[in-house]
Amino acid sequence: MATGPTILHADLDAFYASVEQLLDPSLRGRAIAVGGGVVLACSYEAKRYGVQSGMSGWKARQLCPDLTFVGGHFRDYTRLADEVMSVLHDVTPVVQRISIDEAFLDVSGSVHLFGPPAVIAARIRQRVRDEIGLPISVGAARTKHLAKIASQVAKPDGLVVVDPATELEFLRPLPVGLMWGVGPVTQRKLAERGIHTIGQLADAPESAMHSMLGAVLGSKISALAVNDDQRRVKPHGRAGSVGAQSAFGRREPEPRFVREVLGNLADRVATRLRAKHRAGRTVTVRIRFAGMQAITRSRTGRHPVSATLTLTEIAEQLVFGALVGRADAPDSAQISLLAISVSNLVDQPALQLELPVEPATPDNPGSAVGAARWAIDHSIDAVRHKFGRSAVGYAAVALSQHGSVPDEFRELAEHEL
DNA sequence: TCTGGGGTCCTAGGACCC
DNA sequence: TCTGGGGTCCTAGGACCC
Repeated sequence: MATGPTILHADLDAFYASVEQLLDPSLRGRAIAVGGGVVLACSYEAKRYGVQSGMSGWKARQLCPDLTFVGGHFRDYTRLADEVMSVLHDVTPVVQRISIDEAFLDVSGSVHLFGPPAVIAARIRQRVRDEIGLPISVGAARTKHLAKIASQVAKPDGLVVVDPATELEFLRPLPVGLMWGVGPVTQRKLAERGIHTIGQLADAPESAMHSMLGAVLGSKISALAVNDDQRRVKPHGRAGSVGAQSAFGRREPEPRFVREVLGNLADRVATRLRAKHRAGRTVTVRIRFAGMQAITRSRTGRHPVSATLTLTEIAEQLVFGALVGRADAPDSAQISLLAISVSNLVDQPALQLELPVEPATPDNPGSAVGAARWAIDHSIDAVRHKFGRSAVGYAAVALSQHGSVPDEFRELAEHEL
């Protein structure tokens, strides 16, 4: 059965920066970056100088002396992105949002109403431009992977439709880095073998690629082939893990400081879990040292965790255990980041409290200690709901905000639980 | 005198079970 | 004296995405 390019990938251009330029006309046409210590996003005018998101502010200024840094209007990002998504939903209910500013659409059921995919895509772009004021690029193809590549090629502010008959011609000259899953490391390895384009990659002997890069790349190549799974647009998905991290420059890992940071992270993670009646059996911590090397330690318990104090305790045990284990390592004198993540998530209705009381263990919500903590946490959650996050909390947590990033920005990146 | 914060997925080895 | 094979879960590390 022949299928047309009915999968669309819609991707707002330089989203945060475009919003800033929309809100403040004096910024339009100028090289701007959102952020400070690190570039969270930048305008196309800044990209022309080589500025990229994730880059340190220091390096960005070196590349582009005229760069203007602006503080983010994070609430507006959420509001405007949601408005864009509602435009997409006007076209089809089959929308898979994959981040704040991009989504896949399956318009195969909409062509009889709105016309061919190219027309639908053009209409989306026009509406987002007229009604919201933002540039958006759209790619249309037979699969999600191809549609995403097409939208990247379309940027900025463009539309690219990949005709099923000319897919290979379209792909061959493109840089391998446009493929989903080919990042800087893989790109560098391929470049060492003289492979820069998708065509060159397709022509390379698979055995050589396999010995060099493992099986990963083979699956990425085959992902370009058309199959049903590549086409399926899944309207929604739940997150499989919840985490929080904090970078704080270089610090000695003094117990007092480490406890304070972990308490704060555990508070954020556990609060989000409880808000969605979720809990997780696996707790993972990550420690990054001054030299950027990082290690992880995890523990999977019998009972799902969502109590702030329990999560804090487990995280402390994992972190201090790892630090003791590396006390001799020359590179572990200073740490630069701590993270906590909870996975193996399960639903945890309040019903669970009514389980028979088992011997008291902190991580068991059916135990006396677990129930007490659950009750305290829910009291705190309720007070915060009414008076705000800073109204109440555990002592070590309420004190400090090490993160250089506002909570509003953190919330932007959170996935649906 | 730099390197944020939220996630996903994959691999490899070991423990353990049948 | 020899020691299969498959499956699942867990841990650690790493690449990648936005």
